[in-house]
Amino acid sequence: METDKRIVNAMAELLRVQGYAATGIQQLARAAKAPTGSIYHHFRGGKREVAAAALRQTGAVYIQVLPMLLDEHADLATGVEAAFAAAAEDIENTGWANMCPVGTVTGEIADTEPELREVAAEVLTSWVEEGTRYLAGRGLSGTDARALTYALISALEGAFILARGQRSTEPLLAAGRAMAAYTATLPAGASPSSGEKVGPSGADFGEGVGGF
Amino acid sequence: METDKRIVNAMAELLRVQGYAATGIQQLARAAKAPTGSIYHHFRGGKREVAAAALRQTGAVYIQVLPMLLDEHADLATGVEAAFAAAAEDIENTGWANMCPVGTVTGEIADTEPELREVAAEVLTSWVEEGTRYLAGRGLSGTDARALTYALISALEGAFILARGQRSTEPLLAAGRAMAAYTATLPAGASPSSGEKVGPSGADFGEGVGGF
DNA sequence: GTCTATATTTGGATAGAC
DNA sequence: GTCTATCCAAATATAGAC
Repeated sequence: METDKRIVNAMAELLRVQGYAATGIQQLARAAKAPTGSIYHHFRGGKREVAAAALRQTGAVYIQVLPMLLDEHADLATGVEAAFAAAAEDIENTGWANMCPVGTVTGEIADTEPELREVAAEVLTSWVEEGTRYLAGRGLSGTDARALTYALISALEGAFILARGQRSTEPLLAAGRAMAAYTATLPAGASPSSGEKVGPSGADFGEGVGGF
Repeated sequence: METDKRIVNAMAELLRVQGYAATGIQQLARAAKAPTGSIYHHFRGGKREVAAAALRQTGAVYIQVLPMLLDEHADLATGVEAAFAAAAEDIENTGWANMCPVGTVTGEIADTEPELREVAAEVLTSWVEEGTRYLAGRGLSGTDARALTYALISALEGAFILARGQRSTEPLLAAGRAMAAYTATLPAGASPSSGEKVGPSGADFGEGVGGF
């Protein structure tokens, strides 16, 4: 693989495990099997620019996860609960490792790294837009689709933190039940097979991406 | 104030703003107006031990917030939505500053600092127990009370992250609506004035505690 | 107990040979 | 473009005067 790709992938992995501040350039160089000088050759902006690239890449990968999981169930509320249950199983099976760096890094740098915060905001916005589009395709109104998307991402990110902290699937399962109950109260949750598929198909998670 | 209290308060504030890894001992000493030597005199375990003390202190303070907010409304679902709306207003008014360090720090250190992770887990568990006790007092069954508590904390922590990242109250409002709808589906949500009050009264947030 | 000074290591970043 | 060597500032932690 090209050096710059290796650097970005290694950064994404380190961000996932230990966050931004705790990740050093030398550690990154070791993980990417590249000398420190190469990092600054490919990323003039140093650590910050590498982290930004890693966040964008991860965001583009994970944007496909939720639609893919929900597509498997005809009933939307059932799909929501199943998606949280799948996340719970995954996080337990990987030894309570973090699933995705975006939430962790956002919380860490939102008040101290304006440029990275903007990148994180872009990624989150892309998730919301994609989720809203998908849920509208499943029959929800535009406002309901957007509100549900925000609630789903919030509950998922928060439950991930509790689950990792407590080493328990209970937060994810409880959040899933809650979001499923909320989904069931929304009008017109249609089957995914009414008309054509709306979610992106053939999700390809690449090579260096851990989790899920 | 005594030196050790100043150190813990300063650490709590720094954790809230920039997390654990980004917080240095010298920065902490400056913020606490104490020389670095004093920190190691009072906390043999160094940075880690100070952070543990700060997490425990913050946890004890925030355990009173949710019951206090929910007590203001006779209808539980209404109270839930109002609590999220209040959080949204607070975070916007404070310039999107972090409200509470526990979630942020937990995400940051869950895979790398076992001792701090255990402290965070204890704090989260105490929140869950207190929330469950309160909601059971409002008429929910034990299992429903516990599941709702987990879902509420998860949604709140996750929505905080999205709100800070996007500088928007929308995630908190959407999460609040979702959790209110879920709450309304649970049987027997009683009024807080049926019988005596169950929440801790006279919440005192101390002096050096930001947010809320 | 408080505080100064410092030991030691590691941080991000750069210059320049190849 | 790759990689080595290194600069300088900052990190955690300690020793010891007061």
